[in-house]
Amino acid sequence: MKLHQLRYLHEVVKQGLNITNAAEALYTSQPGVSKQIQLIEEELGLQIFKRNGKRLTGLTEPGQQILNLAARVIRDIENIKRVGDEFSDAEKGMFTIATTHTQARYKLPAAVKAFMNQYPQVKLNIHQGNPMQVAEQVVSGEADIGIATESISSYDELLCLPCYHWNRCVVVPNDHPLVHGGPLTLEKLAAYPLITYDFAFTGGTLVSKTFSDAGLNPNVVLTAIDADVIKTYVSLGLGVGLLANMAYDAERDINLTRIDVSHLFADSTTYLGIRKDAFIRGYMYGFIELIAPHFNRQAVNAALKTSD
Amino acid sequence: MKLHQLRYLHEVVKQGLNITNAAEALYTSQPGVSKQIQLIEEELGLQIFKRNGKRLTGLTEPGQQILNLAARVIRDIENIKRVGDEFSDAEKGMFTIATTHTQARYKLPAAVKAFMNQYPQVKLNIHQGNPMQVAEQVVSGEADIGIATESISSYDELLCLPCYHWNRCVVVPNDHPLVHGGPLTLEKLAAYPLITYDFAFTGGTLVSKTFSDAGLNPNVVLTAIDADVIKTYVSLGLGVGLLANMAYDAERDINLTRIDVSHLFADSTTYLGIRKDAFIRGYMYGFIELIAPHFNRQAVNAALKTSD
DNA sequence: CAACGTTACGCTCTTCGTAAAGATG
DNA sequence: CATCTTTACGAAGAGCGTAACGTTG
Repeated sequence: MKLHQLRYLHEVVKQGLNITNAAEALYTSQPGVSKQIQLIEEELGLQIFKRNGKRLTGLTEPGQQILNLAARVIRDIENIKRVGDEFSDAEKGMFTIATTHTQARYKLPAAVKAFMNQYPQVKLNIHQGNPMQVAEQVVSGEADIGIATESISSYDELLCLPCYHWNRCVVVPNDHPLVHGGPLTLEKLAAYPLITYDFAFTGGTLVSKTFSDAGLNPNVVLTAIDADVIKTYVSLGLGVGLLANMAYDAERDINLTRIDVSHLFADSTTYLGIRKDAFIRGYMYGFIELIAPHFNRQAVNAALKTSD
Repeated sequence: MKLHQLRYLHEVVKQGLNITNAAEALYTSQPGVSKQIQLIEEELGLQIFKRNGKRLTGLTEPGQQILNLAARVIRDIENIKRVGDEFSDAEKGMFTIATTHTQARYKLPAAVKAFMNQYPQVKLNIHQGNPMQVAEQVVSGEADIGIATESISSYDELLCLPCYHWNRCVVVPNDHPLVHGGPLTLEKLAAYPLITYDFAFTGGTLVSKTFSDAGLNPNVVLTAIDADVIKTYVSLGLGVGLLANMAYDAERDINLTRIDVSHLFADSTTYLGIRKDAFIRGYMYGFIELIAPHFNRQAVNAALKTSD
């Protein structure tokens, strides 16, 4: 069995069972990929892929298990290379953060700036996505760490460290009736068309639960993953915006009025997620400490230790 | 990076940093091993081994970490092969149990016999050792499961399933004063020379703790890992035997008298240990259920699930 | 017939084993 | 000087790419 074969398998699945695309992604020829897959199936004495004639149509049951193991092997090989990089030049490397728009735009910039000063030789990548995508990028190893709220803690490949608490605010145009409408309640809020994050009402998230516990069914007219998009549509008078407190910028958003709603919703916690079995480079510890000062290197390692 | 290289590294370390022996164990030439080690060190850009001139004298810090990862990769490759075996012929394979003498000799035979009837095509191996060796064989993958008492539960790579409870007895020659000396106490026991398991007094085991809690310092004159050895020396009048209840065979040991001491020591639990990340073949589930009927396949999987 | 997977074949690069030389204690 | 590691070199083998062929929808 060769490492190459496992990589090929992995890529074929990643490319939706398309050998041609996988070969392209791997910068190699497609007959080569085809051949190696046949070879490993022959060596293991079973079919990994379900086939309809020559087309791949799915994974067999053992194939699925083999793929999970192959993925771990590939990650470990990656980890070995990182150990090499870390010790040959600790200050140099790549670092990919997966996060949501709100974090990337309003919470991370300070940490990112400090990080880039501290580690000028590290190439930093920020991947943006909804919380589920963030979690999956970290699980798959596409991103080194993920920063998002709540939902990432359900993956048990990930170690989740609480970073900070936050709550929400409502933003409305300055001439909106809510501006002078007295203390805000859930009932009042539910009476207006709402514009908020597109994942706020998927699954049992805190916002949707708060409304439904109060027997309310808010009228969400528009959703986006992007706080700036939400604010734009609020400015146009299309509805009332409900977003993270940190996403309101008093200087920039002068055409909008912010109304705190901490009393209506429980605090949320933003978590930092990292694969339990990943090799953590020195600068990654550095970044973690920048955004969550209570997690220094020792604290992270301790959390990793107890999570097994 | 090649799988072969990781295997070479692993074997060199296993052979005590001796390339020559490693090459022999791998059925290949020693220059080949030497070369591949150089190549991987070059690829990673660091030294894995500390060297004194040409001799290997130890692992560097990154080398140690690389070796841990390499070991996991090797185990995962092994797991992949097992998935193949399981699905191509579920009834056929190898199965290695690491256990202590007492378990192997007095507790497992019934399960082993039933297992061999049920899976005649499985090659069964029993490795014997003290509890620590048992645990380490399972951790390293040399054995598939380990069966021993207490001490194996401290390795966090292992999932430990409680199998059964047991207690101890004292055995003495038939004409020994303790036979008609009324109810046995710790004090009386401590007054005689003791012969028992050689790990019973290492670390904080239950037996040593029981004595020390009572302020007693028993006189252990001889220890062995083998219950039969203990009984032999007891027969010779060299001391009083303290061993597992199950190790006394009423029919065979007619020259010895058994005195129950369940009232002096708390029950011990025998655990079955298995690597959390191992692929478990169908017949392994079968064996587990034979020695611990409360752990059927689902129960084992459930325990694995919650242990992450 | 367009997209995709497999077979065939020649080329290149890698790996392996033998033989010999260089270090170490 | 016995043991161990590295260097050198020729032979065997594995993987890759191009081209051609067979299938699927």
